Amino acid sequence: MPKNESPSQAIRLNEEHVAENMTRTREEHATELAEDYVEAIADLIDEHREARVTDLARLFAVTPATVNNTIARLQKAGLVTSEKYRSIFLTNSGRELAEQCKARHETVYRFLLSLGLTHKIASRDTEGIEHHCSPETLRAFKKLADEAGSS
Amino acid sequence: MPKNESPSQAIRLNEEHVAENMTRTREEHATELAEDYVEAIADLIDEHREARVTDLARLFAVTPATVNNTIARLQKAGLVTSEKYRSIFLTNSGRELAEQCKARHETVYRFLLSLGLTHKIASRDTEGIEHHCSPETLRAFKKLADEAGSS
DNA sequence: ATGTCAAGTTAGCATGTGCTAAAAATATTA
DNA sequence: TAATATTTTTAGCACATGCTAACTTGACAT
Repeated sequence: MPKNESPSQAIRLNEEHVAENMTRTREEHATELAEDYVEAIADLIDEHREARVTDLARLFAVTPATVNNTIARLQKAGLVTSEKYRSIFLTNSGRELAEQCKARHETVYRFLLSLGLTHKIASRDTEGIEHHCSPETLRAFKKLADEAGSS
Repeated sequence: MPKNESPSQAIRLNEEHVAENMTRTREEHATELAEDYVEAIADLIDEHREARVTDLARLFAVTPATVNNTIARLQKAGLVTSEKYRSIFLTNSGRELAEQCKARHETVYRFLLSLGLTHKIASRDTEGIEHHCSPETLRAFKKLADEAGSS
């Protein structure tokens, strides 16, 4: 094992940004679930005027207890309102977030379709990818998807 | 609020696969960190013959205590070997995983570059996206990146 | 050889995200 | 209305991922 040269130097050369990228990824994780929830709640409200614990539990394949738990956090974050035994609604802030997420989801999905992927694969991968696209990447995706769509 | 029509029906129509996609995303999360670790360990070993707790801590911007904690899990998962006060090495299984991850990372990165994104943006978004690409999507990315590269 | 400093470990804690089982509230139906 | 079924909530648990503070070990320089 080399003793005289500091490993940190060599690392910095190639991976200067790894640390901050990791930090960002961690932060994104914390908001992913919130984004999925507000998006789902917005969809449910569109379709049924209300979003219930059971609906969300089914949608996310978790137990109602888990939904409750998460909703409590979202409420603390100011994204939803919820009263005991009542259905869940979005705050203005939550509605705004939901709209952004919906647009972003749409862009990623259309982009993946434009690469020739099936609906199923595109839909699946969108779910994972959408939370990690910078505005720049989204713009590139949108451009490509639009071009493919109009041809 | 509508009482007679079951929400679950309407949901199923549009979002049949949401639940399983969510489940998959959750599962992917559980393996993301493991993948990042084995990849980083492989890189460190390539460069310095060994991977130390401190190196990983710096790379991931976490404390050495956290690295220790994580390494214990990776060891239980059979991906690394580690003895007290010694540096960390990969098992065969870990090495294999690292190679797959490296290849996947490379593909996503080259693909994003081929869209005209800067090194910085591409590198950043790769970190988030790479863990969520199906083999099909990766194949599409690779094809596009290769085409762009050879033109 | 020993004293100092860096590296690694451990214990104890917090938060997010999941679960089950049991209790409470609400809705449905007889 | 009363019985039953469904929905929601609560309490208590587990695990992953992070932290700090205190301790131990190892490496190096004098």
